[in-house]
Amino acid sequence: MRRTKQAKQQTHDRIVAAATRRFRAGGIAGVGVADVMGEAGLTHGGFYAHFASKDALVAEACGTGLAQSRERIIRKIQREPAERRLAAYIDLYLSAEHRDHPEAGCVMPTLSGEVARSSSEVRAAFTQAYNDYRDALASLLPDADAGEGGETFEASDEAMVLLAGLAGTMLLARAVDDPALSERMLRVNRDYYKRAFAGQPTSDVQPQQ
Amino acid sequence: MRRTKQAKQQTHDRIVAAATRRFRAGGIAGVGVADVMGEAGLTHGGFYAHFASKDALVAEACGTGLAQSRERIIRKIQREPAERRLAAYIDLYLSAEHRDHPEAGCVMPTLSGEVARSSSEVRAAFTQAYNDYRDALASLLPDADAGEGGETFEASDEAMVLLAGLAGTMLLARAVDDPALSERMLRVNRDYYKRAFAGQPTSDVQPQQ
DNA sequence: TGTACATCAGTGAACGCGCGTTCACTGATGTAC
DNA sequence: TGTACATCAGTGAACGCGCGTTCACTGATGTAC
Repeated sequence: MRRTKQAKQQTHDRIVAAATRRFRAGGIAGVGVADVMGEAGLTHGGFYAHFASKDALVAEACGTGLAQSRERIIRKIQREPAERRLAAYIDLYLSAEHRDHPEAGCVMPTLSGEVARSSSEVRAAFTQAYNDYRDALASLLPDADAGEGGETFEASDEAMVLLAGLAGTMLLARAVDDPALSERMLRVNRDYYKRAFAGQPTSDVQPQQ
Repeated sequence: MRRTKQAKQQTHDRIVAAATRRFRAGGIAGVGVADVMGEAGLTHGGFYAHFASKDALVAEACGTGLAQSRERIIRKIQREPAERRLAAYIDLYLSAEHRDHPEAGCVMPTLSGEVARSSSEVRAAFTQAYNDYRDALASLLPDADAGEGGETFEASDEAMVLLAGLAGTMLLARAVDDPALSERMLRVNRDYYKRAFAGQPTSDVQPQQ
């Protein structure tokens, strides 16, 4: 069943897309090659026509998965006026919807722990995608172009703090067993980060849900 | 080789201690029962005299592991004068030493991702330990007893934000492959959280290493 | 206090099972003439 | 444009291997008399 070059590339992309979904849902160690191939509508034997090893798939899935997380959430907030985009981003990231659908959400809270224990290929792909994500987020920050007097790193630094806070919040909101506690974590952190980074003076409005 | 009750309890505790270390180093899915028993100086067959399943061990290891993380770091900062304790805590948590020794460090950045996918026993044990950790941290905050006018949750809320930020920072600092980037993440976040939570006005001193 | 027997913590071999990977095979597609 | 052959994406069975768990066995300890 030989396929055209273009068809092979499509299959390759389908496998990677299936992998990012399955890995985010079940973890890297918890999801097998056969799982991923099944999700892509294939049998496991054909896997090695596309990847040298599971590790090679993990590297690609972490890199492109995080890049897609970034593109999707940035696209969603483009409808908002510029001054509301950062607040909209924080609301989306720290939503119950995001918490309850890790398979469609950001890669950082779901896979970073396992990435830290992975091969240098995986970590390099993740690092590249992290840098791109941080830079994209920095461009949303109010003081993105306030760099003068050697303070050119300001927006990038703030994006670093914000990203770690968002990923850590989601990590813990998913880990705890108490729904009320999880909701409270999302709400409190949402209010905090909007106040501290999005120039929103007070938390006067309760978000929907 | 029957043992006295007290000896059995000591063995039980040794297995749990070995498990928290090994799980933090290699992840829950990546570390087997035989690994843990070997680290405890035993053979794997005896495991089921102490635990009903690997999952029961994971639950105990997550709960007591996080409790020990809390006790250890709180103990370390007791030497400091009260007004410097929170800054000392943040410096310890976001240190290169902590990043490079996950097996001896906080459970949250290493295991939360897998806890979110674990059984309700595991998640319940983690949740309990999280609440205790957050309350202990809240007592270090400057406005711990500023609760008036219905704002009794203030310190607890701030502890929630801080914990998520610290855990998220460590998670990402360990995942990235670039040492300079990892150092920068630790430094930037350390400065930020000390400024925002420990009442430290500016980052005039570079921390050692 | 001594003796006889029951208990059970720990050992080490064995069990199914699912994993990552390999391989002989297939048939549709690419290439040479 | 047709034909003949080489290529190779995908299939499905099979491979070692390590996993969680079970089990017959051991010998030191607890208990009954």
